[in-house]
Amino acid sequence: MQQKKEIINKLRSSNLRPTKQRILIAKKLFDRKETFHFTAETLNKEINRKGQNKISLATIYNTVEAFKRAGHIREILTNNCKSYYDTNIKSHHHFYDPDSKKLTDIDYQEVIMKKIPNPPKGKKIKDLEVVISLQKK
Amino acid sequence: MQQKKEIINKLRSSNLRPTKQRILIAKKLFDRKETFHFTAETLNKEINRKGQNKISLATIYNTVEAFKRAGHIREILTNNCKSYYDTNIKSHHHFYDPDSKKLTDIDYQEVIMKKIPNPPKGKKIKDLEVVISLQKK
DNA sequence: TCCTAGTTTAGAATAATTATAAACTAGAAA
DNA sequence: TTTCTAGTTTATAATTATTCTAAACTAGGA
Repeated sequence: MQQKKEIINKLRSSNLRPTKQRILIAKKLFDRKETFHFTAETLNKEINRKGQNKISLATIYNTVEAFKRAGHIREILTNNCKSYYDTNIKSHHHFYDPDSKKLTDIDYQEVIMKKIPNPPKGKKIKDLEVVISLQKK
Repeated sequence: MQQKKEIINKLRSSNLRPTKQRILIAKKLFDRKETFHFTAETLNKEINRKGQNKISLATIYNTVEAFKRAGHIREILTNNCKSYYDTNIKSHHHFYDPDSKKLTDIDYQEVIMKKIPNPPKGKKIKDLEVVISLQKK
């Protein structure tokens, strides 16, 4: 359980003023055991269901973008015209099931590369992401 | 050089009636040495520039979708709200450069996996795609 | 308590894609 | 060769995801 103080520190340390909205969104995202996959739209639904604490969609978008830039969440590769995010920021990989459109985490150590190419001149590797697409057996 | 006949056969073999528009698009896509990365929008520009052969944007979208379903092109994973396609349908991988937003092919044999996880029960692996994100050195 | 830069907000604007329904056409059948 | 029809194309409208805008609000230092 992440205490409110921890969350506020997390925000402060990335130069984000800890507003009511950001604290609430951060709680939703980080105060959980399992990693969480979401889009702006699903997060919005989760937060604003049952007419509780209303946070505008624009703020959801702003906050997600801010958290991404701060490195608290990461964006996942897909071939959907939608941005997917993951609260698991450790380098890791995904199964993608086109039937259910669901992503599942694959632990970093579950994938080991034997050979990868050299990056082009002047560039270095920032990240390596593996997506394994599934189909019915 | 793919002859018109070849292209017509390709279309027929995937149950696509060889219309003027489809033949023209297929030529643009497949009648070239190097593989080709594109979006619906870039393909549209390339085809309709200089007021030559006008093909409507809707047809571009329809045809790209049809070619994808037929397996003549494949969709690439990105984190852009845009669908990228590749005329290289052999299993292969990509460098992604966020600065230029350009994708570069990596040959299949340039990446060798030493260990990959077992797929979940009832599923098998359809495809494995590696994306290596770059940054300035 | 006051002040102000940073933040939130509703709603407009934009961008990518999909749907619609009328006009057109490939190609089989007469 | 003409006729017919299902498949295709098209312009345009609709939808979906996201970003922009500018006015109202607020955290927190002075």
